[in-house]
Amino acid sequence: MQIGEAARRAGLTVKTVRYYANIGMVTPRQDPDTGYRDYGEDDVAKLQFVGKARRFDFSVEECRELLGLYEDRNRPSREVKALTLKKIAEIDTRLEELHSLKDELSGLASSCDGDHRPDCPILNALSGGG
Amino acid sequence: MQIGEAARRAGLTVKTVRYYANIGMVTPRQDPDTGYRDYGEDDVAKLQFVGKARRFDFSVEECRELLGLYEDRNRPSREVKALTLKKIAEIDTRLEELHSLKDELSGLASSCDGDHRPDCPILNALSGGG
DNA sequence: TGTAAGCCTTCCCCCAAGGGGAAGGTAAAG
DNA sequence: CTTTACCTTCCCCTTGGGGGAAGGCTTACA
Repeated sequence: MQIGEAARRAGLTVKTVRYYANIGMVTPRQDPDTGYRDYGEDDVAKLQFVGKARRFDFSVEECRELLGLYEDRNRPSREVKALTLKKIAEIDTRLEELHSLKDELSGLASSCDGDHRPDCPILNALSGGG
Repeated sequence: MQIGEAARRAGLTVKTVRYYANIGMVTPRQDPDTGYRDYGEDDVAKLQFVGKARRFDFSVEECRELLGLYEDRNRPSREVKALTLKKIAEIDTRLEELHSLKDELSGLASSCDGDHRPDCPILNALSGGG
C-alpha cells in the first residue's frame, strides 16, 4: 500500500512515516516504476509498534532498540524489561523534579495578592539571590 | 565586566549569556575598542533573574515576558501571578501524563518475567492493536 | 482535449535552547 | 616574544518531526 494508507492505519502522519523510513527504522519496499514507497502488513505492524512505544515516551532510538527485540523471536525478555525499568526510573526522576517545581511555584503564587498593585513576591523571589 | 565574569556571577554558561544577548533578552553595552560585551550590575541581575525563571521551567519567551514585568515598576502583580498559575497548570498536566505513563509501564513490567525466555508481555502489549 | 484533484517524491528551512568547536582578535603575564 | 586566557563571529549539531515548494503520476470530470 502507499504511504498515506500506511500512515492512516498506524495512526501517524505521512511526515512521520517518511521520517522513520529516512532514519532506517521502518523501511518499506520501493516501487521501481513510480519510486513510491510500498508498505506491507508487516511494515504497518512495525509502525503501530513504534507509534505506541513513542506514546510511552520511549525515544526514537529506544524504539529502534525495542523494534530490534520485537523482531528477534529469540530475544530474552530480560532486555525488554530492563529498557522498561530504565524508562520508569526516568519518569520517576522527572516526576520528582516537577513535583518540587510545582511546590515552589505554588508557594510563590499563594503569597502573591495578584491585584492591580505592583508589589509582587513572585518577582521578588525570582530577583533575589539564592 | 566581561561576559565570563557576568556568566559566573549569574550561574550560567558564556554560551547561554551570549545567546540571551543575541535574542535581545539581556543586551549589555559593547566596548567600541575591543568589541567585547560589557556587562553592568543591572545586566547581571537580569541574567540571574532569567536563570532562576528558567530553572522554574519558564520558557525563554515567558522569561522575556517576566523580565518586562520585572522592569516595569508599575505593573500589576496580577499579570505575574497569571503567568505563574498558567505554568503550574502546565506542570499539572504533565504530571498527570507522566503518572499515567508510569502506571501503564509499571503494569507491563510487573507482568514480564524478565528472564532468558523470549515470551514478553511488554512487547505483546506494544504490538497489539489498541 | 484540457485541467483539476489527489496522490506521491525530494529538498530545504523552521522550532527550543543552547553546545561544540574553528578561526581569529586582544590583553596580561612570564 | 610567546604562552595563556580571554573575547569575537560563524557554522553545524541535537529531537522529532512540521510546513511548504517544485515537480511527477494517475484518475475523474467537463
